[in-house]
Amino acid sequence: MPPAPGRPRKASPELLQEAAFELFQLGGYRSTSVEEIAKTAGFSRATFFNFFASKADLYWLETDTLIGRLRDALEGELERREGSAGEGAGPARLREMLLEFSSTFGSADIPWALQNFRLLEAADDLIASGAGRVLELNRMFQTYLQRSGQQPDAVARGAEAAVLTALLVTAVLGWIDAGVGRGSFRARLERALEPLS
Amino acid sequence: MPPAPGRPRKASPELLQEAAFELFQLGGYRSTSVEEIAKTAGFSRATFFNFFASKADLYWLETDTLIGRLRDALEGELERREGSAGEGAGPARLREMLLEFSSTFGSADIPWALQNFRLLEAADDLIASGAGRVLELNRMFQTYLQRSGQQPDAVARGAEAAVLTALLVTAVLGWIDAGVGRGSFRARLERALEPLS
DNA sequence: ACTATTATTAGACCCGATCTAATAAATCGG
DNA sequence: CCGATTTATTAGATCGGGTCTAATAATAGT
Repeated sequence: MPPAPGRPRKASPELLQEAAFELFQLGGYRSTSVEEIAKTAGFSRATFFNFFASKADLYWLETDTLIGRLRDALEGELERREGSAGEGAGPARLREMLLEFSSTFGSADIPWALQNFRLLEAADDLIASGAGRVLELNRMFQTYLQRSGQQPDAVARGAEAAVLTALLVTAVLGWIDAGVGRGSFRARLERALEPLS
Repeated sequence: MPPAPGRPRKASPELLQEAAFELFQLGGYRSTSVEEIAKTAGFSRATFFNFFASKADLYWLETDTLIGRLRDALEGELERREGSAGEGAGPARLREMLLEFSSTFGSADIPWALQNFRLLEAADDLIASGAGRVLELNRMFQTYLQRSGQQPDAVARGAEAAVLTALLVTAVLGWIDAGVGRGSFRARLERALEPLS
């Protein structure tokens, strides 16, 4: 890659996040202003918004990449299935994929945001943005079920996706809450999904 | 009630809400400011915040009373049960109570907020506050299950509550989306809860 | 009339978010 | 080495939601 023209970047999401998490731990999410974060990282408020659309987006940075990985896995599966039509997809396969994905998720991979979720005051914009992520998961599942072709009933699809989302989210939060000594996340999720099979 | 001392009220939640919904329908939730709402109703911005803690709270006014009624029903049941110890409560009874409650809920009772939910731009604070309501439902169900004594396993309780919440919310939204010609809400909810029994 | 009480209000403040225009730091072509 | 171009950073204005304080208005009781 030839060197790009224009002024080179000095700021980065990582630098801003580092400063932010430090400040969050001291004073909490709410009382840490974007101004403070930017200044601590050595930049201006305006630069912050060049990297993040909102204060909450910074908070969810790692969580979003995790969600992105899951999305890729699901979409990859669907495309792979395009060739060999109509194999066993549908709800059962979706749950199976979630379990596979959960194997790659260990205690060391918990996003800071989720790790410290309960400690933070439930700020409005955090609830909003967190809810947005949950809805995104729900949409992903619904899309998968729809595109996978099985289950023509849209209502049943919606219910299936909603239940799966709810169980996944409570499993994640419960698992994190369990602290050290929690077993593998896969085991936890298996137990949570038990009643569905 | 003897007449209370002090300056009598002229403003009311209803007056403010009336003005607000009119403006929402014209320009949408986002681009209607609290200032506009208050002035249209004939009051000042400051008065608005004497009645509502946030712009979103006005939006959910009727929905909140609905949730309140459900809470009362659940708590009433628990207290009634105090006397005759250990009858059949638990998950099955909770689902039954939801169905009973749903019988009292007809097309005419849909809160404006829910009726127009899909039409409104998904404003951040609306998502946040909506999510807050969903979490409240979840908490209510969890509390009921806990206090009802059955099911000693906290994890299973959490899962049960989450699934119930998810199914209830998707049932409500789906039912509203179905438009005129949707059957009774009770029928819809029965169908949604079917897989659980 | 005076006091206590409550409702309404103006106005300041903070913060998140959006936008525009200015400036800084680099590459590239001469 | 110089200017044009490109991109990053920034200052600063503006808006709206939310909080707060202090002032004023309208009632009841004495």
